[in-house]
This record gives sequence, C-alpha cells and structure tokens, in this order.
Amino acid sequence: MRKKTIEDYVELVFDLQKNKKRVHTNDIASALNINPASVTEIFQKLNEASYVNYEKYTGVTLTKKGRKVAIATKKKHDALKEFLMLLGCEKKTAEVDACEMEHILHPSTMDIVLKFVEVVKQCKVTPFWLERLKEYVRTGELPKCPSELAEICLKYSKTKNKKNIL
Amino acid sequence: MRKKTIEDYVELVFDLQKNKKRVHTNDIASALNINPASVTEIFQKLNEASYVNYEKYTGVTLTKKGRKVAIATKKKHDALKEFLMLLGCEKKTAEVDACEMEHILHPSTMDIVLKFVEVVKQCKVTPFWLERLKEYVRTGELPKCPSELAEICLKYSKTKNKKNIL
DNA sequence: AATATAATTTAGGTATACCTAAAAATCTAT
DNA sequence: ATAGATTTTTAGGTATACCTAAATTATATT
Repeated sequence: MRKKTIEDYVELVFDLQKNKKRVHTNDIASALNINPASVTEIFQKLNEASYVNYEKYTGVTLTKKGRKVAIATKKKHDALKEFLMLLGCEKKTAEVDACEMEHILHPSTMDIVLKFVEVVKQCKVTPFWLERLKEYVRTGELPKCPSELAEICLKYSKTKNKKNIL
Repeated sequence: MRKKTIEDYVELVFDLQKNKKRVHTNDIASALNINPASVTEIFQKLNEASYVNYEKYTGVTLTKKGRKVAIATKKKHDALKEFLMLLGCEKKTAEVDACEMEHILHPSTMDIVLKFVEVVKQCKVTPFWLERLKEYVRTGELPKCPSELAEICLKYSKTKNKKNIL
C-alpha cells in the first residue's frame, strides 16, 4: 500500500478523537494494523510538526493546526466519494479510491470535483446524461439520446457545430 | 513525491524505446532526475520480474509482459487525462493528476472513466451540462439552466421527482 | 496500597529507494 | 588500434517506515 501521509494520520486521529478525549497509540495501531511502537514514532513526528499535542504514555490530542488539516482532508474525501458515486461507483470502491485521491489531486482539480458535486446535487432529479452514463456502465449498452433533447442541448450550446449531444 | 511504481518505470521505458532500440540507464536517470546508479538497480529489479530484458552495460528492452503493462498503463493515463480535461482541468494539471491516478484507481472506477470519456466524445458538440460546469469553474457563477431544457430532461429522467435539472 | 495486567516506549533491526565515489566497461576520434 | 571521454556498475552510505523484544509506565483488582 501507498505510504501514509501526515494527512492520513491526522484525519484518523480526528475520527478517533470523537469517542474519547485522547487518542492512544493502540487506537491508531489497531486501526492501521501496525505495531504500537511504530505509532509512538508517528506521534513524535506529528508532535514535532505541531499537528498534535503529545504527552508520553497518555496519547495525543489534535492541535488547532491538526484539526484544520483534518477537516480540510475530510472535506476533500467526502466530495471525492460523492463525485465517484455520482458517476456510478459503488460505495465501497468510492470510499477506497477517494482515500487515495484526496492526497494527490491538484487543488484546481479538487475545486472542479467540488463544483461538479455541487452542481449535480442542486439538481433534484438525476440528470439525464448521468443516468445514461450509469446505464452504460451497468449494462454495457449506451442508451440513445432522444432527438428532441439533443436538439435543445444543441440550441443552448455555445460552441455550435451541430452533431449528436447528451 | 510518491514512490515510483513498476508501472511508472515500464511506461517510461516504453516511451523512450520509441526513439531508440535499447533504453539505457542514463535515459531513465535524466528523465526522472535520479542517479544512473539507481537506475541500474531498477533495471535489475525489472529484469528479475521479467518486465525487461537487461544486459549489463547495454540497457534494456521491454519484454512482452512489460509491453503489455506499459500499453495498459498508457491507456489508463490517456483516458484519465482526457477525463480531467473534459471536466475543465488545464492540460498540464490533467497530465500530472492522471499520472498519479492511473496507479491507484480501482478497475471498476477506471471503467467508468473510460466510458465517461467515450460517451462525451461521441457527442460532437460539448454537452450543455459540461459547458455549464466549466463556466462555473471558470467564473464562479453557475449559469441558469434554461427551463425548456430542464423540462425535457425531467421528461426523460427515469427517477421522476420534478425539480431543476441540468 | 500492592501487585498483576495492560499499554507504551526504547533500543536495535530489516527492507527499500535513493545517494556518492570509484572502478570497470564501452564508445569515439584519430 | 588505442587513448581519452563517456557511460555503467559496484560498493558502501543515508533516510525512513516499518518491525520485535525488552524495559518502563499506567491501570485495574483485590
């Protein structure tokens, strides 16, 4: 698996901190299936960089900086997951892929994803083109685009060069 | 930067092999800004795993297996790049992000991306909803959806629950 | 409060992906 | 064909993200 980033750890601390005040090495160790001794090292590093307040033998809490990073990362994660699910990904796959993508995408790409989700979600009915894509993914057969829909789309398109359209 | 995968190396060998029969340590080293000595190690590893035929001092060529992986990776890369550009990413950003995504996405997600590109590309005019998204990304203002378009979309939507629509 | 149990840290180890410097092989120009 | 320049490899080093085993500290039971 990919090397874990600071964001990964901070986000995990954030999640675990909801149930208990302080997050202990064991919490992280069992969540990530690594040795508690390794988590001690991670805590020391996160502490160095001021993402957590670390006190020997008593675990960590997030600092303001850490919380900020965690929330930002979660936001990205949720948007990406929703984005993938809108496109037809299964929930589980979307979860996993979002977790990878949240660390690598350029901010401007992330912005597009956010806006994509926003725009599609403010449509209270699944847009036709999305249904069409999903059906294609599901069945392997791309449904025809009704000609009256195509014509209207063409009419409102700015880059006019009449052909078929979603 | 992310740890380079076997796919990264194999793809690069594939690209470099177009101009010259054999790919040498120096070719990879200067492409990736790493030391030629490191490339020797990489060549040995790729050779072990049968992605390349490696002969000391004379560089490598791809094996059948290596070529297969390279082509599959390139296909993913190109589809992802196009996908991102269709959504409004700049070419350079799309290139970089595609390069990261190609290694991490679940095959089923990759399939959706491929189909997305295919569906949008067979529209010979940019679909209205995509133009709308792009304008939103560019300007921060989401254009209104013309009511006659919304109505038609609603008519053809399968999950009926009338509201505004792309 | 003392002690047994559990959690945490320390110390030292492994694997890997890079590095540098020097040795070895290959290429080039005469 | 060979000397000099270039490329490649080898040998040994660094950094890091993990590990195990043993030592230390905290917690829980009586």
